[in-house]
Amino acid sequence: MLINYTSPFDLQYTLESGQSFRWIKEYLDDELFYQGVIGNDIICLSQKHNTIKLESSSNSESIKNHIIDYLKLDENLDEVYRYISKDIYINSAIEKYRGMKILRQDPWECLISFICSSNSNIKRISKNIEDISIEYGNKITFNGFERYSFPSAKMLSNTTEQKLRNLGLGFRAPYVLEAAKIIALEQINLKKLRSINYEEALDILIKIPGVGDKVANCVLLFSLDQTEAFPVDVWIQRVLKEKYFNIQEKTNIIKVRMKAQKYFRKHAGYANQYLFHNRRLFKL
DNA sequence: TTTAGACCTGC
DNA sequence: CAGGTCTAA
Repeated sequence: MLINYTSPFDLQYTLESGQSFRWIKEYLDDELFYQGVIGNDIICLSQKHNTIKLESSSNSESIKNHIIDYLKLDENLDEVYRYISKDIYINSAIEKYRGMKILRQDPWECLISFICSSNSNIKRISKNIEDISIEYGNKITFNGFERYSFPSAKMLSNTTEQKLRNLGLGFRAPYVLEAAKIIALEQINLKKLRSINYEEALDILIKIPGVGDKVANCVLLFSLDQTEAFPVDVWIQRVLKEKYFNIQEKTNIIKVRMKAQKYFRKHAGYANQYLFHNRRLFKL
């Protein structure tokens, strides 16, 4: 199945920008594609000549719409670029990584992923999420690939801290379990956070154990349509300190975040993603 | 209100 | 040390 788009889009930059953790890079006859799990389906994506090729375990029109939604192909990225093009540094990052998008992920999976991200690294986070899926999700097979769906909150809430520790989650295990219980009991409805304002949504998320300002902003940005969300991690702090603001060593990250949000405003999240990516790859 | 330290695990 | 959070002081 093919999907066309008009707004700038780069599959590789998007799927390798550290916002999602279940895509596996594959090659077939020297051609690059990505294999991942969305909902209960294995999805294979590749990009060529302004077209995205989609293959999946259940080949329906609804999967196509799901992918269009996930990749936000209807979003006008050029408009976002115009909005955040405020200085040469961000402009250079935009030029380099043109087409890198912010995804619209499932908020529940996104929440657990970023709870797992604290004091960790992409490789390990990916392993944690995959292991959780293998242990508690459903098996899916497609074209010789074998993957597992990400379990529901209800499913995950029935496990124990010890079992999660055995999976290698470390000190994040109790956070994941508590978060699962909160979501399973519907004490928080994550998708509802899409329709309320940013500060309100942030206040709600931050109450979940293991979720601080950084993790909450990641979930808001990568799954809850909160375009002004601005996750402040070590890399972003470095960029902002080097190129933007006079930040002291121990400036509260909430103050740092608010400075950046005041500067980039409505699409601060996109600015964050480009600055982060640029600075992180520069280090490698 | 602000600030060190601890916290699992693996490269 | 690694894309933080929690807790005690």
